[in-house]
Amino acid sequence: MSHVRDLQIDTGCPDTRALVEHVTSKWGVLVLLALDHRTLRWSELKREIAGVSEKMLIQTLQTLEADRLVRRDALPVVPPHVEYSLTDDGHRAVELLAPLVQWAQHQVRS
Amino acid sequence: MSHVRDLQIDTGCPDTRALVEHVTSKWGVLVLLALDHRTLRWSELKREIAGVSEKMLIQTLQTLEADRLVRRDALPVVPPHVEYSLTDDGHRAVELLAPLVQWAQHQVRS
DNA sequence: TGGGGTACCCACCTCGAGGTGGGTACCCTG
DNA sequence: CAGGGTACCCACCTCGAGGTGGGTACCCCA
Repeated sequence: MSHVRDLQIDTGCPDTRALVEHVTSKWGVLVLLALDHRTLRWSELKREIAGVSEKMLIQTLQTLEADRLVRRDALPVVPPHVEYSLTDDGHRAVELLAPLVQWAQHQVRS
Repeated sequence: MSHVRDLQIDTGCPDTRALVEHVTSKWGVLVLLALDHRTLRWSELKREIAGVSEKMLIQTLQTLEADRLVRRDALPVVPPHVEYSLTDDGHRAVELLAPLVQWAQHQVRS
């Protein structure tokens, strides 16, 4: 029994909702898990995350960057070279997210 | 650094995705948090969770029941009296979900 | 007798998440 | 000099999540 209500959880707040949605979204989870492992370039992410469309990858990265969970480093060279990595907040998000995903994974297998 | 990849997390699995979506969905979170606190009747839930439509409340409860996170007890009386409560799996889900929501809440406030 | 409460079901509609396919500017390689 | 790689942007379209509003069968209370 966690009695979360006592901890003043209010998911009615739209901003909180949005952040939860970003990190638990289909591509958000995959991006966070991929980057938790190591820094990746855009094209590496695209290959790593099978099935993602370019639009959704960009969109996901942009929202996670706006949430300050993902860091974007664009090296001023040509051809373009852009590196994506997790911020400390991003790593923290994965720490909280991973147990939930693992639990869900275990649930469906039984 | 959690190195979740080493823990064989595969969010590509549609069933795992679905379960994660159910528990992190707008109304799913609110239902789980409300029921974590105590058993509630349908009409109590509707009042407790401000802004939820009847359709979404029913739909959310049905999917969470199918996921075996919520238990439905319909007393065979008239007028109908139906009680909803969390299963052990449901409480476990809240245990994992609550820290994520709390973290998100804290993030947006800073 | 009619108005309200209980716990739903069903048809319809909107609107935005997400996919598809094109274009861009620049470079290197064959 | 044509083709491929990099890291995107943009217009269009589909489809389903979620909302709205109706109906149901039964009861109690005024």
